[in-house]
Amino acid sequence: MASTATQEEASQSHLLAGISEEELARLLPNLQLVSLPLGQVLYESGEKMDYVYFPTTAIISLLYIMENGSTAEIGVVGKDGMVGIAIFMGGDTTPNRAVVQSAGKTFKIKSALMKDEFTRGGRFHNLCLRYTQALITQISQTAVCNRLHSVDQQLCRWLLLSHDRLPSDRLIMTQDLIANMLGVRREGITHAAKRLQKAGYISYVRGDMTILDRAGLESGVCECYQVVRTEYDRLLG
Amino acid sequence: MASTATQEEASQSHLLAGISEEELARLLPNLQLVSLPLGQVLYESGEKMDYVYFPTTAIISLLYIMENGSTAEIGVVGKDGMVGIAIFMGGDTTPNRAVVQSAGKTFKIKSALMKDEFTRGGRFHNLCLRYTQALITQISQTAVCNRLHSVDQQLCRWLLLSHDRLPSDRLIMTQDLIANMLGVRREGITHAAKRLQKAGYISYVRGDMTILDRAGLESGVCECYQVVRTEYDRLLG
DNA sequence: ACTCGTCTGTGCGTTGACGCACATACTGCA
DNA sequence: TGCAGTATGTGCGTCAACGCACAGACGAGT
Repeated sequence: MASTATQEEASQSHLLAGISEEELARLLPNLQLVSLPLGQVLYESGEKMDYVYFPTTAIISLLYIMENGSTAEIGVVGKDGMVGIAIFMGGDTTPNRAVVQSAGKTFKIKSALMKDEFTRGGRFHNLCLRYTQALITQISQTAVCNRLHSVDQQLCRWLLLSHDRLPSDRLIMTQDLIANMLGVRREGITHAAKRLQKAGYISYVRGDMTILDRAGLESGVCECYQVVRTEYDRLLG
Repeated sequence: MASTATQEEASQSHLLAGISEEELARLLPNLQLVSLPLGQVLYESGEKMDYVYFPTTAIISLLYIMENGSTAEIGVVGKDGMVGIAIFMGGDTTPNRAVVQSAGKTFKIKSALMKDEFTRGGRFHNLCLRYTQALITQISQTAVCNRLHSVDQQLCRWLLLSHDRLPSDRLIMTQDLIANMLGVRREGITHAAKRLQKAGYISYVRGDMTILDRAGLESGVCECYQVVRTEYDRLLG
C-alpha cells in the first residue's frame, strides 16, 4: 500500500514540514507513504540504500551488530528526523542496520531524487545538515550514557526517547528486544521494568507496554535525555 | 606564533590536501598555522566557535562533561579531520568540549570564512560532509565499545586511534588524563597499562608513553577499531 | 482442552569495575 | 639536599551487571 503524498500528510514529518513550499512541491510527487511492520529492516550494515525515509508514526532504530551477534543501539529516528543521511553526506552506506522499532507509517523517496534535491542547496539542504548535527548529539550522548549510567537510567532515557516519537502512549516491544537495543541482558530489563511498574510509571504485559506517568520517568532519567532534547529543539524547533 | 600557510604545509592536513587547487588558493591566505599546548581548550560546550581547526601534528579530543564533573570522550580528531563541524552543519555550537590531547600544530581559519567556502559547494563542501560521516562512525563505535567492551580493549583502541594521528611513537599523557578520556577510573588504566607494558607493547614512565609494538596492540583490540579505520579509509582515503 | 512457543520472573555464583586508602617513586625547585 | 607536588602501584570491600538455569504465565492454534 503506497500512495503519493499530500501536503497535509507530509507535515506530519517535522523535517518535511519545515522546508519551503517550492521544495515541498518538488518532493511531494516522489514521496510515498508506506506502512512498516515491527522488525522490518530498512537497510543492512554496509548495504546501499535505495530509499531515504521520513517517518511519521513509525520509529526506526539504528543498531550496530557485533561480529559475535550482540547488538547496541546508537540512535533512534521518528517523526523528528530521517533515515539515510549517508545518501547526502556522500558515503552512500553506513556500518549499521536500520530496523523498525515501532510499527507505523513513513514517507520514502528514492535516494537519487533525495540527493538531487539536497544538491540544489536551500532550506532543505540546511535542514538536512542541522538534523544530522542533532543526530550526532544523540549518538554522542548515547556513548556517554553507555559509559557512565545504570541500566535503570538508560531504560528511562530509552522510554522517553521512544515516547517523544510515538503517536500514543502504547509501545509494542518485548523486554528481549529492548535489551538488544540497549545492549544489556534481558533480565536486566526485567528488573528495571518491574521497578518502573511498581512506581506506577508504566504498565507492561507481554510485549505491550503503556507509559502511564511521563513525569515519573523524567524523575528517574539521567541528564542525557534532556541534553539531547534541548539540542533537538535548538537545532530544529 | 602564527603565520600564513604555504601549500606544502597545508598538505599535512589530509582534508586540505584533498581539495581542489582553486579552493586551496582561496583558503591559504586565511589559514594560520599555530602551536597548541597539551590541555588547551579550543571551545567549551555550547560556546560559539571563533575558528575551525585543521590539525596537523596536534590531536584534539572531543569530551562531554557531566554535571557532576565526570567526563567521557566521544571522538578524537587529528591530521585526518577537523574541529568545528557545527560551523557548517548550521548549529554553530555543540554540547561538548574540544581539548588538546597531544600538543602539536594545527591550522585555524575564521569561522565565517570557513562557512563561506563551504557554502560555495564543490569538493571542499563534499569533503567536509564525508568527514562528518566518518566522525559519526567514530562516535557510534565509541558508543558501542563503551557498552560492550572491557577497559583493556578500550585502552588498546584509544592508543591505536592516537597512534594513527601522532607524528611519532611518543605520547605525553598521564594515566589520569587517559582515564578521564575513557570515562573510567585512573586505577583501571594503571592495571590495563601494566598488562600492555608486561606484554612489551608499550613503555610508560610518568606521563611519557611510547608505543613499542603496534601489532601487539592490534592483537588486543576489539573489532571497533578496525570498523572505524576502514570507514575512514573508504570515505576519505 | 491441550500443547507449544514465547514472554516474564527469580535465584545464584561470578566478574569487572568502582571507591577509597595508602604506599611508593620520580621531578622540579628552593 | 630536602621538600612539595605529582604520578603510579596495590590492596581491600562493594556493587552492578553478567551468564546460566529454570519456573511460571500467557496466547495462539489445533
